[in-house]
Amino acid sequence: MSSDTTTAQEALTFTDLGLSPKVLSAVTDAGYTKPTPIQAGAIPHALLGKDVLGIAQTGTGKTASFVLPMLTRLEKGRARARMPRTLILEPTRELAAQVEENFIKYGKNHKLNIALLIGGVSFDEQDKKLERGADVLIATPGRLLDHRERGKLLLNGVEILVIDEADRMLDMGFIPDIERICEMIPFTRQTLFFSATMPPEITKLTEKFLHAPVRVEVSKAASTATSITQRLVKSGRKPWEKRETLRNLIKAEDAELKNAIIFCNRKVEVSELFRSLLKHDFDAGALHGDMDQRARMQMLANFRDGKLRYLVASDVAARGLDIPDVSHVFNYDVPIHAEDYVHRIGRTGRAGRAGKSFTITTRADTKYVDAIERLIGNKIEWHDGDLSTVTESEGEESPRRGRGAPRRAGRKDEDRKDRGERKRDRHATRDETPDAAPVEQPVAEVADIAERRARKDAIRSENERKGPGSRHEQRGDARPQRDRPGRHRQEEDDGTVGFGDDVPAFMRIVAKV
DNA sequence: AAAAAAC
Repeated sequence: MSSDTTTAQEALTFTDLGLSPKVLSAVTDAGYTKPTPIQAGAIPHALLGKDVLGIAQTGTGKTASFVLPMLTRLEKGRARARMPRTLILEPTRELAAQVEENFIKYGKNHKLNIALLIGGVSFDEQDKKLERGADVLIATPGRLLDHRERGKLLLNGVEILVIDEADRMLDMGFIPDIERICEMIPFTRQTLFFSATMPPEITKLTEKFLHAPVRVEVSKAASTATSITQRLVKSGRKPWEKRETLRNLIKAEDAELKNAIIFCNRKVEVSELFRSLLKHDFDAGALHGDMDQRARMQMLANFRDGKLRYLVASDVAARGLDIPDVSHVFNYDVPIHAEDYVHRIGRTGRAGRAGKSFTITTRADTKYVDAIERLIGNKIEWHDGDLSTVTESEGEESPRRGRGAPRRAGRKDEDRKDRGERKRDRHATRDETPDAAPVEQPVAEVADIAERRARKDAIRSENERKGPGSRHEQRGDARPQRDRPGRHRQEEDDGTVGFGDDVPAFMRIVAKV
């Protein structure tokens, strides 16, 4: 009986949804014939001008579920100067850029003006596009409001408003901005609203800003795609030990490893690990929010194009980014919030492909690992090979310590748990680390110039922030305290979390009831 | 113990 729905959905093709011929032809050219559940559920309503509340994780085909009907509806009418016809809000710059790419791909038969309003780049070009009249405006909230305050932007011509990744916006403290923006747009508009989870703050927002929305919900499963092999890897807790563990792990996986994202919890760690990997001749790039925007884009593009094999990243890359075919995810740090784990490893094992994830774990991480296992409802197996002891027992790459020379040389392994270890941790400053490479460090052989430049950019932009009074410190304290109630509540929620960007196999079978 | 976003 429930299989009715399944077969009905699976039989559905894009031609059944009411999209225009121009859009359909672009979809066909892109190689798609069958809509995903969220697309099948949302597109017909969106085409009728109804408000849609889409509850769907990244990776369910969500973006196309608003891009395609919007393109169809935009075929009538024209944009006027400084008065965009549609507006899409995204939480991060990369996601905004990704949505723009979707509009370009599916809008190739349309002559639409698309403007991307994100921070970190100059206003000039954005201003020009607004002046020319934008059919589609894709923005992060901060830069959008900035443009508006400068009087370059009128929002009262917006016919369709899309709010994407609403729960993440909540998490990032964007909700007040979102409310302000919603209030600037005429209530006659159509609103398409997407969120992976529905915490109370988000429900309140939808009650306030949506009119009789059609609710389309894709899946409630709080699980990780089964095509991902997950392993925990023991490591010493000192940075140089973790780096060594990671290198050994990468080498051990070499045969199967096509490319990998390596997640760190903090931006400084991203920088350090990135430089360390370059020093060890790994073909690596870096991505985090304090890098300048050009370097961010370039790194991502190079990784996507296969010019970089490794991407060291903060959680800016954990959700939503569409990087097809990542074979490995390494968690250099165990994520502090369990749901981030699911997002991170969801970068691999997509579209039914096999993927592997390894999480480097130290003694201090146990409770976070426990929380992750509770969330995914599974124990994660330990990796077979014992990579963690190599360094400690052989001591070959241990840092030279100034005083107290080779404290542990000749000592028995059983000593490992003694107090000396803890004390040593505190002394392990960055200077001691053997491979925190200086910035001028010659870069490993690089295939092409673009890549070389991206790396330089990244190093430079990292470097600009180095030294005393670095931006990390300044920002941390200077920023106004933002309440983010979403975080705490979400943990004890139903635990609904996201997957990769392609639809995992088990989600193609429509979630019902 | 973090990260993300406007200048």
